[in-house]
Amino acid sequence: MQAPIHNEDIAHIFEKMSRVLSLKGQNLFRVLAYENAARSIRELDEDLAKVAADGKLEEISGIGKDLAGKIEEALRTGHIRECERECGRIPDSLLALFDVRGLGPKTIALLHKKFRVNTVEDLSRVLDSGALARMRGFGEKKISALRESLESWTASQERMLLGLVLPHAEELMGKIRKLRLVTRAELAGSLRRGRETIGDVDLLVTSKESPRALREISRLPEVTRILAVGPTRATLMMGTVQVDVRAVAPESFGAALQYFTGSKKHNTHLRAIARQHGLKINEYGVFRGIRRLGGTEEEDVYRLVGMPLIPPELREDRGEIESALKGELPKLVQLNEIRGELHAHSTYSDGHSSMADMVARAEAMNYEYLALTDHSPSQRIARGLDRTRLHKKIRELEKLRQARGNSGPRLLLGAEVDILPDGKLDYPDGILALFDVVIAAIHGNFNQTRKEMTERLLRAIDHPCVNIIAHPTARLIGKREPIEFDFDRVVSAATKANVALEIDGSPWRLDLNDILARSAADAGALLSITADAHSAAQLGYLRFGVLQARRAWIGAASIVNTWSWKQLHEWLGIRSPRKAAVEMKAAG
DNA sequence: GCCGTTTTCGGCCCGACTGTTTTCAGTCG
Repeated sequence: MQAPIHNEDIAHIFEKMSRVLSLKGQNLFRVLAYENAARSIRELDEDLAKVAADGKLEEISGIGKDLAGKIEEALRTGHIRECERECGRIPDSLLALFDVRGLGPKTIALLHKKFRVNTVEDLSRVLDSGALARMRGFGEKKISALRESLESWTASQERMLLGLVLPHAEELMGKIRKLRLVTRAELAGSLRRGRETIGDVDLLVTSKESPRALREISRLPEVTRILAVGPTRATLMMGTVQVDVRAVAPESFGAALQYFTGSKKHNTHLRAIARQHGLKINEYGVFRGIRRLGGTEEEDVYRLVGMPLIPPELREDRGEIESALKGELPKLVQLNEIRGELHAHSTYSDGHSSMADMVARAEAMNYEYLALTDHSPSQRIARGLDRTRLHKKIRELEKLRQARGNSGPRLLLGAEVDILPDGKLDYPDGILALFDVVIAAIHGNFNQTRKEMTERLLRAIDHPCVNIIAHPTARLIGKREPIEFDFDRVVSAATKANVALEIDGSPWRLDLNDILARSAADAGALLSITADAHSAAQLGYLRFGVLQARRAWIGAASIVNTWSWKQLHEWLGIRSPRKAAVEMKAAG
């Protein structure tokens, strides 16, 4: 039996096909058609197998009769004969060269033909040999540029994490806004939409003297390398991050911001709506015929097609345009609605800041409450707390409480307790009942079966002391795949048990992700947005969780740490009958 | 190869930028 073929497999074949055709110098539009199809498939929410079964392949944009046939062939046989014939023995490692900046089809074809370059290593060898310098069209600059992009290709093989790039991008923005020549500046692109990973930083500015402004921007100390600077555009490097700066006319700023914020799918859909109204939207403005109707502000673009401004986090064409047209956009949670942190570590386990420092920062953030949730004993690597050290922590927390009196955030004794492979918790009930907040989490035995994993989570949710399931899928972006379990069952059990699911704001986790968080919230689940902070500074990670929640269409009501202390206290069931029963039983 | 209130042919992703060029080729977004 042939292994099941998934959307990504087919997208990969089409992408490969597009690159091979371009290497062979084929018609650009045919090349583009394959590239488009690959992107469309990657953005698809449904399984191609299901779409095909429903006979709706050709409804996917960019898929026509021919490609629909090829998809069906792939689903049936696991292969696409024509693509395999066309791609022949061209290795994937050669096609990977397309991702090196400065290399396109012509150069790659030439390198392959003249120097037998098949891999990145081959390219490096040819660059070092000096043989390229003798080729027509290859000067000194081009060769050293290639060498540099080969370096940064290696460095930035992975997309970069939002949480690691956003602060730097904002700092750069701050500097740009202070330049006298610059009148307006905004972040655009996937960074503005709050996507969990980003490919590059898009930045938009206006200035009376754009060419000069762009030159000044490229001389800022944050800029580590200049790739290109022209009168309307600059391509810069900030460390390993590429920054694209575009200067636009003031009257086009809103339209350009809308255009460059994307997503592509959202914009395509929006433009289709505009066409129905006899309007045309592009990056310069909104037009009826040649008459310009607006575009100075982003609101103009949306208003002219009959809808309110759609928050950037929603712009993924996941129903936001329909909602906006009906005037039913959700009211999204905002950072300033967060009243406290429920997942933070101290030096008692694997945190880098003392409890006192954590509290001080939480106070500076105006939090009403802070839970210090160090690890349980089986997390040896994270110095999980055994009974003795736990009691020491409890005594210190009590001292902190007394020293602070009523000032600053309320301090909650918490624990991030391991969910053991069989679903039991990593502390006995007698200890669990001591905590104000228990967050339960999976930290190991990731490759259990889907059934085992589901049971494991259900059993943890069933425990009367558990308040929150931390980072439910346990994924690490780009490093570890999410664990597999019956999500709907777990959500429904958590909802019934009044247990919240976490949106962990740590840049490496962002777990639940936007899609799962939305589906959980739709099912009525409670959520908790946390920083999973391992230092005082990391309490700031919470904002990335908020971005993720906004991408999940979630408002403050279902997020427990937007609640007042009174409401939260009630929910936590501190000294509740349920918990008292556990205490009594444990006492014997 | 896709697409169509411009519908079965003939458009479509073209303008900006760099580098190596004597007037343009290749890449990028």
